[in-house]
Parts: sequence; C-alpha cells; structure tokens
Amino acid sequence: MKDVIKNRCDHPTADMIYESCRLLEPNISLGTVYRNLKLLADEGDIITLETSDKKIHYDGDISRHSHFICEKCGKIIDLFKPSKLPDELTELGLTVKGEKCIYYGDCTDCTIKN
Amino acid sequence: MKDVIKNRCDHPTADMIYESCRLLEPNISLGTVYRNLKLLADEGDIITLETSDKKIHYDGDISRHSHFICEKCGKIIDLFKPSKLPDELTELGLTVKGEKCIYYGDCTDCTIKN
DNA sequence: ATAATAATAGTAATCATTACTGATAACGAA
DNA sequence: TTCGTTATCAGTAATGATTACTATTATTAT
Repeated sequence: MKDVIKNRCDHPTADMIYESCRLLEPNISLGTVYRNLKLLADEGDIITLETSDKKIHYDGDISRHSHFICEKCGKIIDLFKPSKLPDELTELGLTVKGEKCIYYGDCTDCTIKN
Repeated sequence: MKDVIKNRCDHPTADMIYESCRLLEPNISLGTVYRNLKLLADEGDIITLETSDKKIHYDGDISRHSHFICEKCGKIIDLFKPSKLPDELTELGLTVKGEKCIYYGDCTDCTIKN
C-alpha cells in the first residue's frame, strides 16, 4: 500500500489508490485502503492534501514542497522550491511542524488554450 | 449574510454562520446559508479554507494572508505578512490567481501548556 | 393588478469517509 | 499440536457535511 503511493508521482484520491491496489490485490476492500491511508498519514509517511474538490488527495512525497492546482483542468503540479516560512510565525511564537501551501490559477496548457 | 461574515474576525464553518444568521433572522434555513456562501465564494467576496477537519471554513477577509492552525487546539491564526510567491511559479509559466497557505503546529498557548 | 422571475424554507438525496462486525490469519505459550 | 490472544481484513452499515430539489413566498416589471 505504501509502495503503491510512493511509486506514483501524482496525487491520488483514496478511490484512485483503491483501484491501483486492486490490480495487485484484487480482494482488498475500500475500508482497508482508508484505514491504511489513515495509519500512513498519522505516522507521517504520506501527506494529505485537502483541496476544494472535497476529496482528500494523498502524496507519497513528504519532502518539503508546495502545490499548484489549475482551476481549469484540476491538474496538480509540484513546486519543489517553496518560499521560506513567513517571519511572522516565529514572531508570534508559533511552532511550525508542517505546511500546506496551495496556489491556484491557470496552468500553462490552459493558459495557451484560452 | 455577507455582513455577518465580514464582521467577525474568526473563520467560521457553515454551521457557525447559520447560528449567527439565526440571531438576526430566526427563520433562515441552512440551505440558504450554504447557497449564499457558495455565491459569495464564487464572486470572490469571501474565501474558503479547506482544513483537515472536513468542514469548510469561511473567511470574510479577502486580503492576501495566510493561516496557522494549531494541531492541538484547532485555533486558526491569521498571518498578515505572508512570504512572497515562489519564483518557481513564474518559471513554470503558471498564472497564480489565489493562494491558500496553511501552516500547522503548536500555538503559543499550547506550547506553554506542555 | 397580473404575470414573470428570483429567493427561500424545509427536506430529501448525495457521497466521501468512518465505524462496525464477523471471519480469518498470525503468533506465542503450555 | 492445541488453546488463547491479538491483529488484520472484507464487507457493509452508519455518519455527516454539503448539495439538490420542491413547493411556497417575495420582488420586480409590464
């Protein structure tokens, strides 16, 4: 299950992961997928992305990076050079353990098309 | 409805907004609240925050700012000095229209308590 | 005033996610 | 091996935030 997520470079939903797992293990149940995803997320082995499509997207890449989501086609693009943390965080005495930065707009393909 | 959200400085859920509205307009229905929230969000009058608590939080402040969410107490803190956009966005030819940066960790109160 | 249109209350439906249940596997001790 | 304990899972039911629908009421224009 962990490998299934780690080996893909997209940001699949539970449903998509379920489909992938069924190729290897045809009898796996959706409940098991959800349970294992929760375990993996709790242990910090994977990351969850709460987007505006009301489905949780999972990311096997736990290195510090951000995301861009195209509002037209829904594509999710990784940004591996995120900006540094706002100074305000330390100024306010906040201990940061994680960040989820999502930028919204039009991807290159959709910009060209319109 | 718009005023109800604009006049509060927290990040209420639809349910909380429903409660607030009922003080002014006791017969308003939850469906109306959801519909109007959707309209306001579509027009860019308010912002939605998809957090890990599976409820949408609404923000009447549409100025550019980020958020910090305490993983212990769930408090949402505004960050009004967000860092600048990653250079990578323009390098990749992406047109940014919005951003939702959420930082997770322990707030000052919760850090002191533990 | 009347017809056309928009907004709303109230409720039913949706659907991603979670919880539950009964069965099966794994493992260790006697 | 046999019994007891524990963990895992498939399958399904329940949950709950959100959305869709419908009948009714307000609003506006003619």
